[in-house]
Amino acid sequence: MLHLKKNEILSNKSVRATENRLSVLGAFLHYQKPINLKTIRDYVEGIDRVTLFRILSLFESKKIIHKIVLENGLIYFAICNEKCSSDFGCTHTHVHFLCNVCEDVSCLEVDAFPTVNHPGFSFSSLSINASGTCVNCSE
Amino acid sequence: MLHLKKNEILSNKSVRATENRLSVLGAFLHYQKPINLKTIRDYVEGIDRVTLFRILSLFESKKIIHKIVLENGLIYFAICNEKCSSDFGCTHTHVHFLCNVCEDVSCLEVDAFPTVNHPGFSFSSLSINASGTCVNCSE
DNA sequence: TTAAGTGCAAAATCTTTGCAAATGT
DNA sequence: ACATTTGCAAAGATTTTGCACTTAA
Repeated sequence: MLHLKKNEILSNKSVRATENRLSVLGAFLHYQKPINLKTIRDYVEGIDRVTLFRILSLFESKKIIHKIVLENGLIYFAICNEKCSSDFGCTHTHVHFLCNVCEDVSCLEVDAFPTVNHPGFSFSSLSINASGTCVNCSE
Repeated sequence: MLHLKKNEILSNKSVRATENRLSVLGAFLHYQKPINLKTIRDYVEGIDRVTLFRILSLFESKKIIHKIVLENGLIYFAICNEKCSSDFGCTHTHVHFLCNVCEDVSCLEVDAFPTVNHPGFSFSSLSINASGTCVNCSE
């Protein structure tokens, strides 16, 4: 049951389950892809701006969700999976892709995540953003 | 002579040379690396906020500079080089790197720029941001 | 001269802070 | 009961818009 699942997600991260938090979490479970603030607000409808900011920032700090900054500066949020706790953070294993046609954002899992080396530099995070045409819009 | 060079850069892009524009361009030539709005404002000193926004947005549209959005959402600007006009835009051939120690941002040219493929998706831009410790701060 | 560029004032956004009232455990 | 969470008001910060004045070609 979905309601139970949401409660579990929160309690696993020691976050108290309130109506608002369950509702915000619901947006992520519903869309199953990165969503922006507007999408969340439209989905939850009725939650105060400030409260929403606070919930998102809490979720982020608890690693329930992670923030995605696209090439163009737009901000999206996505729910974390098991891999998000790895050394390189939530961007370690997937590419964030913005479709220029339908404007959907998706996480592409890639088999061989590219590595970059540069003499003298040590990397602690690496994130790859791309844009183009997604599978639904290319014909 | 530097002043001549600046004028050339603008005229090559059909941008009228004004004192303000030359001054903003001067910031980029002076630093020779990605800089943020504050750095530019401190360098030019005295230019109206709004005018600066307009100049940056003009430079961007004329491909004199390009905007860099870091993983954390902070925005930097860098002067374009010849490669910036390639198909994949200004991010095609280098990685934007933020040093967590000195907070400098640099463009790393990498021999083999990673490629990413995903069935059904076609890529028109790809940008890679990284952070860690730069060559000056690693001992 | 006259089209483009600039500065100022003010609007529009977006995000944060403080605090009293409401809610979850 | 009591700490936590929430909503409201308002402060801050950032970016954009409109318009009259100034400047470059």
